[in-house]
Amino acid sequence: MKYFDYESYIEVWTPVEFDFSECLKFLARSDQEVLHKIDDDNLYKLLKINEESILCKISSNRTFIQVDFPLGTPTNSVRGKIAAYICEWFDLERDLSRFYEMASNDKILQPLAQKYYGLRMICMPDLFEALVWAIMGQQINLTFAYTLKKRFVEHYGECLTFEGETYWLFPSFERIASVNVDDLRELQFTGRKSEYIIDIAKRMANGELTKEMLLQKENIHQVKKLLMGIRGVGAWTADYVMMKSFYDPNGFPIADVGLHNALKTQLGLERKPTIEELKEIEIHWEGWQAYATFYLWRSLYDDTV
DNA sequence: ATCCAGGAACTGT
DNA sequence: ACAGTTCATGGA
Repeated sequence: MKYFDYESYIEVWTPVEFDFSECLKFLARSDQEVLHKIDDDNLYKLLKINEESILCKISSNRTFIQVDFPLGTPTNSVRGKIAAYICEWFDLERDLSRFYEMASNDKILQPLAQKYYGLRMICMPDLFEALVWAIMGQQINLTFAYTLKKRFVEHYGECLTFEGETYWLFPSFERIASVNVDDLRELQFTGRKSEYIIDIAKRMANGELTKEMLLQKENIHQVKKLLMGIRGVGAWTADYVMMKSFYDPNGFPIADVGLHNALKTQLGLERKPTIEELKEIEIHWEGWQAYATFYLWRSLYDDTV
């Protein structure tokens, strides 16, 4: 990670294959999103670092992402952690040149790679957020998933108001560890999902499950295996979390409905592709399945963006 | 109304 | 290992 610290703001270096406005389009995919705000070319996000809430105003000038702090300058070490968060959030460490090289020879990906050039995986550094978001979204349409997330965040997250706008943090596992199934059911979570989420929060709160512990695994397959050992985490959720929180380029939620719909459109099919067909297609994407999936997901929002 | 949605656990074979 | 069933609720 390369960044420059000017105290009152920081600049995080961005690779050539990066287009901030493309990333903003993805971030703007739902008007119900509560974890960030976008106005013009600026992105606002509240972060909690070392027990301190920091409002970040994020913009870009091609070479750098600039982060300003409208509420005041955080300490030196906090600024470093914010730079690290930005780097993970936009997956800035990854060298996309090989992805684009592969995509240029792929019938499905070529047009998408061209259209969304510079779009990077929008990640979720917070493991709890990634797990909960994935579980919330299981087997419901995305609109309703955002409704659930908004209720969840606004009930259990911390917030901060600045110039009439309220900014929210995703609820901590410590907080969720103490809620009851009935509390979440009132927000219209199913009983099952409520149990999964609360159970994960408890396991994270007592130190039984941490991102650090999973990162220490030598083999990334072990991470997926351990994730799937968690109640409520099947193959789809595990792959989603591998993509978004463990930055696994091979993460591929092969049974994902959105992926199927995107491929149906891109291939001009009358029906959705079968799992067998997906296994054939995946071979051509070896090493970049996560990015292929992400770009296909992006294509689903073309009508609305 | 009816189908389905960025699934997973459970049950029976 | 594999297939069918149940869970649950809103969106379109």
